Amino acid sequence: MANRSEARQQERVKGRGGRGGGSVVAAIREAITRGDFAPEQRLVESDLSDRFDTSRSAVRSALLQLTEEGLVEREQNRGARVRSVSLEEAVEICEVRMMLEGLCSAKAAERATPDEVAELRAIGDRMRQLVADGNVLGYSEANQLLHRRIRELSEQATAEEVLERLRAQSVRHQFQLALQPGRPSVSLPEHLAIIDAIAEHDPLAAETAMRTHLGSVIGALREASQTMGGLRF
Amino acid sequence: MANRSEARQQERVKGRGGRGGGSVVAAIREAITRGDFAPEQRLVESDLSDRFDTSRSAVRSALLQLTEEGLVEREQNRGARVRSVSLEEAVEICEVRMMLEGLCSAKAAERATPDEVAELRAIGDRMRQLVADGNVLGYSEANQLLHRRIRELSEQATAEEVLERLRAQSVRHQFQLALQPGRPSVSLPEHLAIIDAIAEHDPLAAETAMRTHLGSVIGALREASQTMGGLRF
DNA sequence: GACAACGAAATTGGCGACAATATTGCTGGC
DNA sequence: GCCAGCAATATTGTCGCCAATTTCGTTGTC
Repeated sequence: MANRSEARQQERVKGRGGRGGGSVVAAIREAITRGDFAPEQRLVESDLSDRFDTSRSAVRSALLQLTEEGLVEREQNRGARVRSVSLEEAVEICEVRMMLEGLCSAKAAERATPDEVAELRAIGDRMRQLVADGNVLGYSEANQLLHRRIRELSEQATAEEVLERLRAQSVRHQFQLALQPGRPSVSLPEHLAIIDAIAEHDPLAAETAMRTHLGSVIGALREASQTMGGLRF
Repeated sequence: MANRSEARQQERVKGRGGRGGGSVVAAIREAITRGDFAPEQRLVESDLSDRFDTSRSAVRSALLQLTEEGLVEREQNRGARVRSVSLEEAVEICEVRMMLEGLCSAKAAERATPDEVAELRAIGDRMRQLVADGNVLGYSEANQLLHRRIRELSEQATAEEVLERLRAQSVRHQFQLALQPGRPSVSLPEHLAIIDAIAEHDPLAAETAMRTHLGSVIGALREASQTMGGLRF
C-alpha cells in the first residue's frame, strides 16, 4: 500500500540476511507479543518477508505455526491477522492456568531444593519492595518471573509447554491488569502465600494458594474490562 | 526404497484427487492415531504425497503442523518421524488431563441440562452392561465417548483444545490400558461416580471424582508398563 | 577382513513463477 | 446520486525446479 517507500527499519533475523529458518517464527511471535502488531491487524506475507528480510515461504510457514499457537488467525484466501482474544477467552485461559499452574505449584513444592526456595524467597522480597516503591512495571516483571520459575521448578514439560503458549496469547490482558491501580497490593500477599507453601514443601497448600491467586486474577480481569469497556485485545 | 512398485492403495483425500488443503493434515493425523504408522517410523515427504495423492508441499506443511501438535518430530535435514511418547511423558500428559478434565467435569456439573444428564446416565448404563458382557473394545469406545461428552458439556474451548491435542498424543497408551485385564472393573465405578456428581450438579465432587479417576489411570499406566517392559509408544 | 575415503542416490530445504481468489476502484445505467 | 457490473490490483495458494545435506554403497588400501 505504497508504504514500501517509507524506509522502514528492517529487523534482520539472526544477523545473517535472509536466513534463520525457525527463528523467523520467533521474530514474528516476539513482534506480536511485544505489541508491534495490533490485534486484528492484517499480516501480509510480502510485507513481513520484507520487514524481516526473509523469503515469503519462510513467513508463510511461520504464520502457519503461529496460527497453531493461537497467536494468529487465518481465513482461506484472505490472509492472516493478529488474533484478538476476547474477555471470555482471557477468562478461559486463566481458568486453564489456574489448573495447570496449580499442578506446577504443587510439584514445585515437592521438588524444590533449599537453593531454589531461597531464590523464590528473594523474588518475594523484591516484590514487596517494588510494591512499597510503587514500581508497577518492576512488579509486573517480577510477577512474570515468579510464575515462570515455579513452572520450571515443576519439571512438568507438558504443562510448561501449554502454559507458555497460553501466556503468549494473553500478554495484553496480563499487562493491562498490571497497570490496574491497587492491583499489586491485592496480588502481593497471594504471591507470598504461594512462596510460603512451596518453601514448606506443602503441595496441597501450594496448589490451593495458586488457585486462589489465579481466581483473584479472573475477578480482576472481569472488573478491569468493565472500566475499560469490554475492549478486545 | 523400491516399494513404489508394490501397488499400494492410494487413500484419496476428500474425494477429489490432489486437492484438499487442510484435510491432508487430518488424513495424516488420522493415519498416525489409527496406528497405520508406527512410532519412530520415518515419514518421507514424497512417499506421503504419493500415498495421499497430493503434492509434496502440502505434505510438507502438514508435517509442520503435526510437529506443532506433538504427533511428529523433525530433525533439520533429516526428515520427520512419528513421535513416540515415553511412559514418563504419558504420565505427564495424564497429570495435565487430571487437572483440565477436572475443570471440565466441574463446569459440566454446573451447566448440564436434564437431557444432558440423561445422556451421561445412558452412557454409564451402557458401560455397566459392556463390562458385564466382557466387551473390552466396546467399553473402551464408551470410555472415550464419556470423556469427550464431559469436555464438550464444559463449554471450555481452551481446555477442550488442549485436551484434544493431548488425547491424540497418547492414544497408544490409552489403548494399551484398555486391553489390560481387570482394568474395566476398576475404572467403571470411577466413571459412574463422575456421572453421579455431574448429575447432582456438584462441581467440587465432579472435579474430585475426575481427579481420582485419572489418578488411578496414572497408576495403571505405570503398572502396565512394568508388565510390558517399559516399551515406548 | 576391517576400515577409511569417495561417489551415487535419496531426501529435504528453499526460491521463483504462475494460477486462483479476494479486494478495490471505475464506469455506466437508472 | 446510488447501485450493479466489470476491470485492475493486491494477495494468497500451489507447483516445479534446483541446491544443500544426509545416507548408502563401493572401492581401494593396509
